[in-house]
Amino acid sequence: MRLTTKGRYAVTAMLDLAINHDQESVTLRNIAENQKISLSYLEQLFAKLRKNDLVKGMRGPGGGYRLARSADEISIAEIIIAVDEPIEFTDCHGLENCKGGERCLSHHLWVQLTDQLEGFLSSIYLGALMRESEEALQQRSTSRPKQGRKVTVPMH
Amino acid sequence: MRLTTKGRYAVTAMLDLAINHDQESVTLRNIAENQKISLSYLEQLFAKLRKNDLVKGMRGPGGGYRLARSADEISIAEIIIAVDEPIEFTDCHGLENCKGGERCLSHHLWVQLTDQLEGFLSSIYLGALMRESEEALQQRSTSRPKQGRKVTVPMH
DNA sequence: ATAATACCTACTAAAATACTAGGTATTACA
DNA sequence: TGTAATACCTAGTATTTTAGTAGGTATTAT
Repeated sequence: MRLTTKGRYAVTAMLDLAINHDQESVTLRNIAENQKISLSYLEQLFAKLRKNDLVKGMRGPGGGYRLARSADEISIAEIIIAVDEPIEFTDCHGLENCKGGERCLSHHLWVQLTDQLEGFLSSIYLGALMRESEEALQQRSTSRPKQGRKVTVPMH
Repeated sequence: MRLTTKGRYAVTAMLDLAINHDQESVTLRNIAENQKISLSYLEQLFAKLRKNDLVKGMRGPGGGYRLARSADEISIAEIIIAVDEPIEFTDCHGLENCKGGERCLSHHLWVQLTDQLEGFLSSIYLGALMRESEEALQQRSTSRPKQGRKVTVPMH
């Protein structure tokens, strides 16, 4: 059982946008360099984030991406679901038709597990994660001068 | 994000063993038929369960498998870890060397998530699952006569 | 006009998962 | 003592998913 890099990439990229929300916008090229992943792959992830109304893209020079909403209104679950498809541990998707119309026995376990996981991820918002990150940076160098786009978000 | 069938198969098969613990042993052929998966694939899963001391195999006619311990001493986490490899959402496995020795920022989130998930799965024991299943069966036909190996565990 | 960006589509590579095939080893029992 | 039923083992193949590449078009600030 594991989370794919897709989910990690997406959360980290969103965190990057959140941290740099003072910028007009952040280019994918920037994020791609920070995270050391291919621009094209990032674009594909952002296509999904865009379709799910999590980010807004602006074309042309000076363009880039911004969060579509406040970081405090975007949960981690939303991000992961957007790029990684539903958080689910069952196959019958609540239909309970696992075996010839009958509802299967261990079914309940997987439903519970799904709820647990989704509950956790839904309870954490990008804003909280952002502040946590900023605090961590503060602690490393307390009096770092604020200067343009300098904060980078390391990989995963 | 999803759990592979491997984990589901394994838990369901173990549940089958638990429910039929009054039998001397249960053959993989039986389980394979109940769950409609290939015998050979099941054997591979059971090789892992055996190596992790979760089941005990007995060869020869009348042979089969039994739980290696009481169902109340086997957690779901153990089963899933045995067949499905570690429950983990990070790549650096706690080493915190994600980026050139530095510990990455969203790292903490994935660690938390892993803990959450593992905590949940570790808190549920096969015994509880078994009793839950038996109650469900009771409710469907209260006075079903006890007769040899009849209880089947439907797929996932 | 040009260059920087988003945005789009199709393809390929690599890895993991699910499954198949074809054995050998052990043991109850006729 | 032979046979059949079982576990146990190993090496594959097929399928699916993930990750990444390539090569475009559309839009817009300057």
